[in-house]
Amino acid sequence: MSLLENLNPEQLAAVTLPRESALILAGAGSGKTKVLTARIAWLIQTGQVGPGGVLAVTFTNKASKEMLHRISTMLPINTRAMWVGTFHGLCNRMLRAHWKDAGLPQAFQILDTQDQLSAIKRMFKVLNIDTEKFPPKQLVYFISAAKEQGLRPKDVEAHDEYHRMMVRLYEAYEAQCQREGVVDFSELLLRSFELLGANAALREHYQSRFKYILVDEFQDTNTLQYHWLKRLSGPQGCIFAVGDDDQSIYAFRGARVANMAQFERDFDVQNRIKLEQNYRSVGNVLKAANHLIANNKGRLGKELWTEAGEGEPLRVYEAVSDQDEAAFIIDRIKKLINEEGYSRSDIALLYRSNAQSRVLEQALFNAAIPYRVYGGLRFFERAEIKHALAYLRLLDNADDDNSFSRVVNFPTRGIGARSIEMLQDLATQQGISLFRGVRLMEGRPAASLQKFNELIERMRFEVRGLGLAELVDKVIEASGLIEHFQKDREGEDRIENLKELVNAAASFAAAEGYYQDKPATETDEEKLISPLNDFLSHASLEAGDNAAAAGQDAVQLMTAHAAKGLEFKCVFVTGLEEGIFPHENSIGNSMQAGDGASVDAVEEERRLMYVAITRAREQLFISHAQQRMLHGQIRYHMRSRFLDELPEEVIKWLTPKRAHVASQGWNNAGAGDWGSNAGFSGNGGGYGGKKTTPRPYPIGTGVAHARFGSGVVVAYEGEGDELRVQINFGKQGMKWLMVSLAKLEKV
DNA sequence: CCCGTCAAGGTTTTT
DNA sequence: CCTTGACGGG
Repeated sequence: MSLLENLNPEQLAAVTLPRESALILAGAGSGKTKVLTARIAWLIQTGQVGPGGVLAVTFTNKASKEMLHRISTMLPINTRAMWVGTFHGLCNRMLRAHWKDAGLPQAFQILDTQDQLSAIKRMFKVLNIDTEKFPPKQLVYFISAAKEQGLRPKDVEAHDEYHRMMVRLYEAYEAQCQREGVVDFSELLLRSFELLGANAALREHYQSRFKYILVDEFQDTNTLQYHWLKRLSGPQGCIFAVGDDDQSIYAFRGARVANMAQFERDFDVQNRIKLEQNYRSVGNVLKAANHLIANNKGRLGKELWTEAGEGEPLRVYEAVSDQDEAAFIIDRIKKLINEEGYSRSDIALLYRSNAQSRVLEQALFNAAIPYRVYGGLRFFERAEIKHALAYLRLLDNADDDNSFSRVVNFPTRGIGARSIEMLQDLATQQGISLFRGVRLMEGRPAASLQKFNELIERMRFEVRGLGLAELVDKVIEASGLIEHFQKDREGEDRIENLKELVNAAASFAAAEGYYQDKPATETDEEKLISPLNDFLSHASLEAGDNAAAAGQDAVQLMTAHAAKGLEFKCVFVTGLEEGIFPHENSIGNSMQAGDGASVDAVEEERRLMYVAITRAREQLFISHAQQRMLHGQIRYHMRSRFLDELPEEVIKWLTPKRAHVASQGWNNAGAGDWGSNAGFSGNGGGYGGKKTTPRPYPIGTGVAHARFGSGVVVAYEGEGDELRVQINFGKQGMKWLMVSLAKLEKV
């Protein structure tokens, strides 16, 4: 059977498991997508289940598209009957099919994070909330956290005034969303979860329908997602969970690795299959990764191996500065391209946080090397696109006050804050939406508002019978957005993007009906509006590409987080410094996991480093800098503990490896090939020369402290007896010490 | 209503 | 350093 060819014994065992729940521990590069798709194809091909009996869930749209694509190359079936998608996409699909049972309007809209925040700001204005005392973002966080625990306002325990207030605001927010017919991301999940709980017939229908449920990146599931899976699969449920605890890097947003162990208990899992053979990286890369991750406690346990050769050793470079680090990278990139025949897109530069890309970009730009940065605004998040979508949403659901507020005076049509305030008061008092409120308005300001309403009504009329793309085009034109941006000197790109939105609508329509479970009883009116509604859901659930313009062959720049799931022949992991990677907020800190339990934050950083390392197929370069510009200040960092956790035998130091303290001043720092030509500027401050108290340890020097061990002097503040020194003690974190009290020794 | 200035603050991110 | 958000004048 061709399906099962090219599978190793463990992969084969996983793919052909009988109908029972199983946990597949799939290491980086071990062929996890292959196993997931082959399992689905095998189940269907052997007649154990029809396409309609399969549900597969992923975290990103990219992953689910990839899965669908691979399945369709393996099997000549209609993949549309399968439920393959993200948690949010599948919940949306379910809620669209059962909107009435879920207590939602048929044309409910989905709020993305931006929309949710503006909805809350709008609500705060109406309720006269002091945003100094209660920042809107904190409510967003509070609500998401509550929903992810499956808690409605009545279920949240509040023990102090602040939390009681948050609960009241959560309640008010829910009421507002319900009135406006909108749901936020977590609401999609919670609503779907509650629907399955409340409606036994529906629950049993889905439980018997989805004979096989498959979950990708199981280590990233949060509490609510786990319970949703449990409820959906039911007592006879069969869940095939694929994940890697060592690649769990999203605890900060609620992911709960402990779900893996809980899953084994709750589902009485008999089979834990480990996929440890790696098909991506050379031996030295895997040795480094294994050795590093072994420092974490409580792992499920796994060791990657390969049949490939050792490959090059990991090259490690200690830079004098961030500039120097960039210069080293540029030089190596040139070698890789010119002498070793790699193309630019084979090369990735990874860093811990986005701010680090600046120096690298500058250096690449100066060297005229094309590059592409991942991260930042995505297509459907752009302001002009959000505006256009707001008009479309108003056609679809006139009660969407968020959208109303966004475009009622954009482009400007003489509707000021005063008019909106009056309208808002009226609408609040009547308990109706802004759009409906306009009809009840009287007096002068009402005229321009009524004109706006008429515009929307006219659009709705003119758009009748049009295809989706024509509809979008028409609305953009009639909204006055194009005209508005034509007047704008920098509006050209925005007009381009609006045209692109029409294209997006066209290709969305071309991909044919998005949901196959639509009841076949649509009226003409519903038929008109339904593709639009589907498109709007799509726009909210899939924000689009977040990479800078896809030019030619380019070097890839991204955070270690963004690199998860990707692979490159040559990888540079940069900024391996205590305080950068691991990030300073993680050092000496534990963090809250999805269930409120405390987890070691440095361990998550270590897993992130593990992810970064395992992106490399052939060549891996690791670098750190003694000093770098951060928040407008030069900061001094010790070399990262993660560097010292890599096995000596796979490392080749390009600069002399130094004993414990990373920095001993820069006089001897540029000993390597690159130090001398580094674009290293400034002396790092501290020598201001005014009437300051003498500073016994120059910034950048190594010192030792009886309790904290060795560290690097970072900064000073105060004068005389009050003179304090800031020292980066690496694993002990950053400390401010009184020079007069702390017994420091130069190292 | 638009644009300027100033202060604040600054991990990681998908849906 | 550099971006984002909040105010006040033209």
